[in-house]
Amino acid sequence: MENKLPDNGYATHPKLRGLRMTPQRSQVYEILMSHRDHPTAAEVYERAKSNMPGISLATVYNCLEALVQHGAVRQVHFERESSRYCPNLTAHGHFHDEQSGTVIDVPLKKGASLTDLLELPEGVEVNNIEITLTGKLTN
Amino acid sequence: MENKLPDNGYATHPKLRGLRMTPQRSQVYEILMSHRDHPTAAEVYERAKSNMPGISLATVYNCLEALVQHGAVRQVHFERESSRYCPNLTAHGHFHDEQSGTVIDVPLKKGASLTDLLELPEGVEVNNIEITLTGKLTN
DNA sequence: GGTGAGATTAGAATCATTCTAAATTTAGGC
DNA sequence: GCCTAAATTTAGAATGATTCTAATCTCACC
Repeated sequence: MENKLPDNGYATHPKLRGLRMTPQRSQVYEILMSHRDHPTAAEVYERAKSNMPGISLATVYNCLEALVQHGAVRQVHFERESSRYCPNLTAHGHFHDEQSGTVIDVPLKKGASLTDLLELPEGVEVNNIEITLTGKLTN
Repeated sequence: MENKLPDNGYATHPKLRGLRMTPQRSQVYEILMSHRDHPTAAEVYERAKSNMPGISLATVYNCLEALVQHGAVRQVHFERESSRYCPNLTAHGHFHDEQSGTVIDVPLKKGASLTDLLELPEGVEVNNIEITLTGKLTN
């Protein structure tokens, strides 16, 4: 139950972010941290069941929501497909291969910042940014 | 039935993009061009019915899909909410106010290009980019 | 003026997610 | 350690956007 704080862009432990831990939340969090492949809620559920057979899909949804709310994990979206979950908290985008469904993190170049790029309108307070690339893998 | 090509980032007429026109497709297209407020399919449907009472929701979905497929219009997504439709074809992002649902186009700064910013992995062919900002309007 | 491909339509089906209400667990105060 | 209130978990029902289905219609072309 890692309590070290990896200072590499990944999440600090949810408990340290003020989230009350439960076995289910730990389980869901561990799954996201260990597989970092942007699973959907249903995929997290499948994985969770092997260690914790009684867990319910509703709970997986609840846990994921709590983790997102506490900023331990990010939710990413492609079109209107199932939400996916990503523990990489650095600013980055996502590439989505339309054939295979594979998701790849797309880092920003060193020193680059999105706000340099965007002509933000007045009176706008931005909480979250998603950069989503879709296309195909060519190799 | 505008056949002029506004060279201002908005769509050329779908017919000019090789899409066979029908009264329903024209209607849907006109609605998007005249209101540029990023309506959902259901909203387009509501608007369409006043001019064309017999049009069906399924047809609105079909028409929107055809317009998107032919590149006359773009589909934009916020979380997993209903898709919205945008006839602005220039590179730009969208700000979404979580309270009111208002959507605002966010242009890129002059000369800026997203690919300058992103560390694109090898073997990736990008067809589409979405930049999505969420937050709140403060005025 | 017939015909075939493509469009439209109403309604059913799908599917991710959220809701509901009951049961369980938890943290803190005693 | 035990009690209570609040939070969490759970199964299953409900929701809601979208897609599918199968029948009908339209229209360009012969």
